[in-house]
Amino acid sequence: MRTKKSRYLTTTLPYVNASPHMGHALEFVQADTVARYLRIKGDEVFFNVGVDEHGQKISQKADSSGMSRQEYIDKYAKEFNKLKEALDLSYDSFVRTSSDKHKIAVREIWRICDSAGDIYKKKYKGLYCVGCEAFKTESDLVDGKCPDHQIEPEELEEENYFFRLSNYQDYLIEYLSKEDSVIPNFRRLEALDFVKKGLEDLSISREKSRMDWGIEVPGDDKHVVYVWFDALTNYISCLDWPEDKNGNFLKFWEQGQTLQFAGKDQVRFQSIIWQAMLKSAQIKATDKIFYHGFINSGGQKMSKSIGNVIDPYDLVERYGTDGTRYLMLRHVHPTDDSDLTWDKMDEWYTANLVNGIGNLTARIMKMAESNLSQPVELGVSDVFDMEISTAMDTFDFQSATDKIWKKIQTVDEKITITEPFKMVKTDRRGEAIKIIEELVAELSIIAGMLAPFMPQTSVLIQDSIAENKMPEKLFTRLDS
RNA sequence: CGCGGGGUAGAGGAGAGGUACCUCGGGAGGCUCAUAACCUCCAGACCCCGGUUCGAUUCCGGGCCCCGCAACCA
Repeated sequence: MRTKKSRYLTTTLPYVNASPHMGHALEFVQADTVARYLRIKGDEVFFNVGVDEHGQKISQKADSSGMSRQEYIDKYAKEFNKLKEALDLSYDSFVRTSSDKHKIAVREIWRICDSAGDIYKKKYKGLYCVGCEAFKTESDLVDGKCPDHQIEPEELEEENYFFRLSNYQDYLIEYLSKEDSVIPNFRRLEALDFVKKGLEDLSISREKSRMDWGIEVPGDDKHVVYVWFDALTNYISCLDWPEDKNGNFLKFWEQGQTLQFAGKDQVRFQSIIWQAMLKSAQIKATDKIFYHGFINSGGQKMSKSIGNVIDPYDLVERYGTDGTRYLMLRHVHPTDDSDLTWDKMDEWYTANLVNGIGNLTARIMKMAESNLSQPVELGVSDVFDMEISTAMDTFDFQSATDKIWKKIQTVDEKITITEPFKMVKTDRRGEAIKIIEELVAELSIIAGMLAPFMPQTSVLIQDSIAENKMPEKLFTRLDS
């Protein structure tokens, strides 16, 4: 018997200086699907999502936009939170790094790491790129300019606080040697390689005179906390750490199983820096971090100048909430880069949703509605067999959904072979009714399996079975 | 010699030491419960050169070509 476990899930904090894009949507949908799956399996789940609202880029954009900084971040926080409805996300917490509860957590983890002797002050001189909010080495530059932002960095000297990341090399090697710490495995090996090459201490503050949009460093009002200690700490501030260490924090972080979702470019931040911070603060490491790939379009990165950007809200408008979730889960590789174009997505939508599950539901429920005097009684059963369970445990959303569509095809075949629609008109009507009832039961299992992936569709199918009524079209045909 | 991923039917993708699979597209047939949907059958592919092996598309070495780390991203 499976015991009930507490499970913690979180996505990475998007930096809110632009509207949500496909990468955010992908990460949210993947995490949400796992969260829903675990809940169905009976675990107790805490699922966090949030936004990173500090830093120079945001303050600059806000200042030049005519809005106050608070208005600016409020606007974007709202926009990200709108994804909840658009993608039917089931998160339990939406952290904003500008919130009081978060600020308290940041200052507290700083104090703990400081008293552990891991924070010190040092003069730092270097070439600073405003766009990156980071110091650059000569080798980073192309023609003396930052390749990312096409601007010449300024030479700056400032005194910053540093975190002794170098103290944690041995610890991180041990942590990253655990098979489960990073999914997929090749990212774990990347991280391990990086750590073995040696770690430099990390600049973790900025002088307020130059960058004031952040959380003040404890005991030093001339500095604000730089992104690492600020943003990463959200993973525990959302659990009310440190104010209520014996509540959700104890239950979900210390005693629960923790799982983070992040993009492939986040390995150093999530699996290295954040884990060293946690160790310094004597908090349990993240049990597992899953890294997804990126989405390209037409063989190229999505880029405004190329004009191939696909906006998640446009997807939802065209394919619906569940259609969008379906495309992200079955047709995007969980960990490698994938390529999406409108043409391909149209194909997948029509073939698998309109002609697949949509049509199957219609044909079965039509027969049920016309021939059964009452709804089919269904027992409760665990619909996730070994194959799907294994796929879900390894974040293989494609295999899991393939398995479901295999089942859809099998049921379509069964209808063709057994021909209950024909048999009801003969003297074998009783036999036909039995077959129809079987078909409804199979449809119910399919609906159950779809629940984590396409929650609304799952409910619509179950409802139509409960009412013994053919539903409205689950997926309408595309116009063009 | 910086590191890494990859080249599979017309297109896009999976896979595996021995019958190569899926979606779309093409051809033929079936069915009428269903959203011009569904089912069956057919045609069509593993980049090149070596090696290991009874057997390689899969493993190893070399070559050619794409791509990522490293153009406003997760």
